[in-house]
Amino acid sequence: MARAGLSTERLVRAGAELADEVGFGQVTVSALARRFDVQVASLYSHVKSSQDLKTRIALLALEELADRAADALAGRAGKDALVAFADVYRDYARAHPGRYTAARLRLDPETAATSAGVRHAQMTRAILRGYDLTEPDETHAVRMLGSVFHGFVDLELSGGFSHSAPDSQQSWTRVLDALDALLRNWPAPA
Amino acid sequence: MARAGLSTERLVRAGAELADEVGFGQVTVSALARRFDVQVASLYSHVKSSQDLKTRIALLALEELADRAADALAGRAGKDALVAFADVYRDYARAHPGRYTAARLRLDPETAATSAGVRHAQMTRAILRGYDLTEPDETHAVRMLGSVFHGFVDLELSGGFSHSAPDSQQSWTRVLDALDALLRNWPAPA
DNA sequence: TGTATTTGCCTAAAGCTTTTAGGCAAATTA
DNA sequence: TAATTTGCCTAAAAGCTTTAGGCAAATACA
Repeated sequence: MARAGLSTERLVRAGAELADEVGFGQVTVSALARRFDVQVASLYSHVKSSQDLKTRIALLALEELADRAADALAGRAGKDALVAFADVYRDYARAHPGRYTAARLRLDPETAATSAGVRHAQMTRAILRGYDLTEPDETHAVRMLGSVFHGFVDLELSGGFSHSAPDSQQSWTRVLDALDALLRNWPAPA
Repeated sequence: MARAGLSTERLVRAGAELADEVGFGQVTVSALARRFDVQVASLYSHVKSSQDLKTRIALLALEELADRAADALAGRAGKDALVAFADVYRDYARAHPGRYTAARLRLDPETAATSAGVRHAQMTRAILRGYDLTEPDETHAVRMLGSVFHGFVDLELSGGFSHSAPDSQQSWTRVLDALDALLRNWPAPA
C-alpha cells in the first residue's frame, strides 16, 4: 500500500485547519485520521495522545501569533504599536477561530515556559516602553492589556457582541483609544 | 430496587460540583451516573443530552453569579460598586472554577437571551451610571469592563499570572484603580 | 544491485462515552 | 386495592482513545 506521508508536522498543521473549520473542541485523532484517509492507530506513531495533538496545535498557534505580532510591531511605537499589536490578536482570532481557541489552552508550566507565550509577554512590555510606566506598574499594565485583548476577543468570538449596536469594531477602536489614554496617564494607587 | 431520587435539578447541581472538582471539560453523563451509583441510561430521562447537561450547568452558574453580583451591588455606587462587582467574578471563579468555566460556554442566542446573562449586562450598566458616560460610550465601557473582568479571571484561572511577581491580587487592585480612573475620565475619540 | 534495517501504516482488540429502545417495578393517584 | 405514571434497569449500537504486534515500503549499506 502507498504511504500517506504522515508526520507530526503535517498532522499538527492539518489539525489546526480542522480546528478552524469545525472548532477546536471537535478536533479528534479520529477526525484527523479520516482526513488523511488512514487508520486511526497510524496517527499514534506521530502523536503521543489526543492531548499531545491539542497541545501541539496550541503551540503552533502561539508561534503564528507571535510571528505576526512581531511583524506588526516592527517600526512602530506608542499608540501605533498598541493598536497594531491588538489588531493582530483580533484579526487572527477572526481568521482562525479554532487556532485562537487552541492558543488559549492551558499549558503545563514547563511547556508554557518554552512556548511562544514568552515572546508575547516580551512584546507587550516592548509596547509599554513607549509609555512612562515603571515597575511594578508596567507589570500591572502588561496583565491588563493581556486581559482586555483576550477578554474582548473571546467575547466577540463567542458572539457576545453580535446583534447589538454599535458594532464591535467601533467598541474595539474606542477601547484602544481608552487604553492608550490610560497608559499615558496611569493613576497612582488609590 | 430502591430509587436514587434523580431529577434534572439534582443532576445539574451535582454536575456543577463535579465541574468544580475535576474541571468542566471532564463533566460527562457517565461520570455523573457513577456519582449517583446508577446506570448511565437512567440520566437520559432527566437530561436530553450531554450538551443539554452542560448548558444547564452554565445557566446555573450564570444565575449564581448574577445573584451574588446583585447582592454585592446593593447600596453601593461608583468605584465601590465597580470593585465589589469585579470581586464577585474573581471570587466566584476562584471558588468555583468549573462553574465559572461553564458560565463562559457559548449559548445559542435564544438561550442566552433568557439567561441571567441579561442581568449581568444590566448590572454593568447600573455601575456605569455612577460615571458620566453617555451613549455610545457607555456601551463601549460595558464591553470593556466585561472584557477585562473575563480576561483577567481567565488568565488567572489558567495560571497565566502564577509564579511571577507581583502577585495577581496586587495587579487586580491596581487594574481596578486604573479602570475607575479611566471611567471618570473617558477620552473623546482620537 | 542485493541485503539488512528502519520506518510507516495496518489489523485487532479493549475500554470508555453517548444515545436510543423497550421493560419491570416502585411510587402515586383514584 | 387497582390503575397509572414514573424511575431506573438491561441491551445494544456507534464513535473516540489507546496499546500491541505485524507486514511491507523506504532507506542505508555493502
